Amino acid sequence: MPELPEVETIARGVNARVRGDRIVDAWFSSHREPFKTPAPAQAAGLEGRVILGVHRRGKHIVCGLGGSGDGGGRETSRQAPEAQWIVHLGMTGRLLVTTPETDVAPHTHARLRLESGKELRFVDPRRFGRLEFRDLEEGAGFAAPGAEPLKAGKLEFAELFRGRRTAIKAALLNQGLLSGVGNIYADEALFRAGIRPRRRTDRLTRAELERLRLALREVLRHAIRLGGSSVSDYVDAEGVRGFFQLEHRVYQRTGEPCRVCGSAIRRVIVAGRSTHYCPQCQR
DNA sequence: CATTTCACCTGGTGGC
DNA sequence: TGCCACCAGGTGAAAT
Repeated sequence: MPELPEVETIARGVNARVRGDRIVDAWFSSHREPFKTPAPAQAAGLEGRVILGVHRRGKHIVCGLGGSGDGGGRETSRQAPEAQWIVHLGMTGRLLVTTPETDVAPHTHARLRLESGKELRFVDPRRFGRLEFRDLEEGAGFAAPGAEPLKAGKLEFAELFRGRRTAIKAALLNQGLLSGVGNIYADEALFRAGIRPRRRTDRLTRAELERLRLALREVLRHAIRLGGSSVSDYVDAEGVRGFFQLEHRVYQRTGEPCRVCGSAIRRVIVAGRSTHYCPQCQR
């Protein structure tokens, strides 16, 4: 489900609800797939720790954790984390803050019981998501491989894409260049920049690249303001849907009229993914 | 190294 | 109602 705006929305919501809370018990399903760190090691690492804060890096949710001895309260967010719990939602992952009485959804893979009585749950039907525990006393903290799309300036952005021979859409989806852009926002940004998804990256002009950077920034910011896109079943930490799907210009609008020129939106496959564009507005 | 393809999963939808 | 093909917000391993 989740690209940068959805992950940002979830991270903010989870942060507001669990910051300062302590993990008293961690339960994991018996499926092996979602666990980058083996489930027993995750449980042992998490139990007793205080959640200092939750934030987004690329498409990852990073929970900063204090030592078992730390107290809760408002000072926690300023302490340096001693460990991290890293959540990647894959295609269908959800991170929900619930009460213990809330029905446990099918495909629930993790339940963290918190001192306040709340529960932090990870639900993921397709199991493409990943959960990882990092002890910062033993290793490095999480670092996204690519640049933040909302922070990259003109020169950095141009440098990232220089000399690439792939389709620009494939480059946008490459998390090693930019982290956080996925299928929806790649298509939407390319439409707003007037660039066809199959254009070779190294043949874009500087002006086109700068239009793309600004379009991407604008569409991501707008989507964050609207709580992300709920294409089928995406919900935030409270189970609330986003509204950016109402603003989509091309994504999943195959055959429908372009909102700018009226041409039928086309669907093609680029980089192995469904790709939507307007043949008139995008060159 | 850069680039492309495909496997990994479950569930929903639409055609017959 | 059933069966089947196809599609879905992502990524990393394998092949080219």
